[in-house]
Amino acid sequence: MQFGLIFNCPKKMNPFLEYLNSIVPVNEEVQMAISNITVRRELPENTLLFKQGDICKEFHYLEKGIARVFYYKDGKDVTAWFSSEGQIVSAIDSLFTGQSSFYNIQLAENTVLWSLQFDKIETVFEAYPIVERLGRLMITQNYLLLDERMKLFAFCSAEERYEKLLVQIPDITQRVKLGYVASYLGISQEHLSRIRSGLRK
Amino acid sequence: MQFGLIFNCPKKMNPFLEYLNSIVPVNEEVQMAISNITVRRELPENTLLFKQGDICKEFHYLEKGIARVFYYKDGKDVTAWFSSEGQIVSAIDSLFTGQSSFYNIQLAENTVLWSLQFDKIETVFEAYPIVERLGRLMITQNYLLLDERMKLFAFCSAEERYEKLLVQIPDITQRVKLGYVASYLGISQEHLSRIRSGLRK
DNA sequence: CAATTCCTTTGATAATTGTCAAAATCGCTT
DNA sequence: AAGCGATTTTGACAATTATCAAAGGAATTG
Repeated sequence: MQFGLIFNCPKKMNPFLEYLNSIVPVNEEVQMAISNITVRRELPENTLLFKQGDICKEFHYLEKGIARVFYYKDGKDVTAWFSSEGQIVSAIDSLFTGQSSFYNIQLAENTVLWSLQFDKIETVFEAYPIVERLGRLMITQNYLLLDERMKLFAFCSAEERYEKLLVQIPDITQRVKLGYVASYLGISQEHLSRIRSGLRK
Repeated sequence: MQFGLIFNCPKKMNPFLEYLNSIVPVNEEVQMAISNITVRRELPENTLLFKQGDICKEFHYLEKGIARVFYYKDGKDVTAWFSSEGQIVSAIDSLFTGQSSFYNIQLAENTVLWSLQFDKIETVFEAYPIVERLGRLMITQNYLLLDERMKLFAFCSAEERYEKLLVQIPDITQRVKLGYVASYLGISQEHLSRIRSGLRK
């Protein structure tokens, strides 16, 4: 019967739920429970999404745009991480510990994101063990990303690091200021500029 | 009744189970399930616990001793991580992905460790969701450790990194060769030697 | 479209750190 | 305690990268 079929069609998932499903498929009941603690937001360029010293209670899935995690070292702005479309961003140091964070998060473009209220997730963990697994796998993924970055810092030259970043986010230098990229790579803006001019030849 | 009391006494936990319990308390049934996939081993100094290119199927809790995770960069031995008593060590990049690992693991002292066979853990996850949580929290802890190391690399001088390492493992330079410590800090052995001689004055 | 501001590149110089070789020290073994 | 090998320190020099200042470009605004 037509209507029945239509009603049984799974609802179109939003990009955040699709992301979660790509890690661990979860049924509609679980999706609903997660949706209930998630908010979609459209925010303009340069929004300071999170501020150093605050306690972070959510993480964000980026549907569109680019976010920059940074911190101030001797008054200078130092980039710790870039996240772009299809990735997660949060002040993880605070989210996982409940302590105040070391990091700021800034949106470097007009951004669409889905914010999961992590402080409300405990009941979801209790009700649906699959979400516990989801959490475990998400952290695992992020651990491996950080491990990659650590390897790059420990074992590769500034130039190699820059080239690897270009593989991840090819248009990064069009999307954020060069100084932000330089501090992410752990070098001065002038040095990055020289690396770039070397690569052009 | 005497005997009843005695029989009800919880068995003395081994250090590995105590470590797990400190993260998430688990009952004896779960402890037993974990014990069934764990092996205690005493291994001599310089044992190569794991070899680059292999697929890692276990992680190890160190009851005694110190382990060094390292890799070869252009033929040179570079330390990626130290774990000592009370900590976990593994080739995490492989353990979590099933891909071959980038890292070697060497025991730098006579060591007592508990090896959990991670490839047998799936059934334990299925049977006891609490273990899934345990896994999530363990990875979270390790994520935060790696985040700390990353911060040190990105934001601190070689000297600051050395001082922070001394806080974590004060006797590290008595326990492993200085060159191993230097490569962990991302500097040459000569440079570390000069930092040390500077600190002595 | 000129003016202003912000961002990137270039140049000159200084500081940091690496490399190679040799000397000094440490820890065994005999 | 002397001798040996391994490890650490020191010295001289080279390479890398930072800093400061200025010039060149790009984008934005009146």
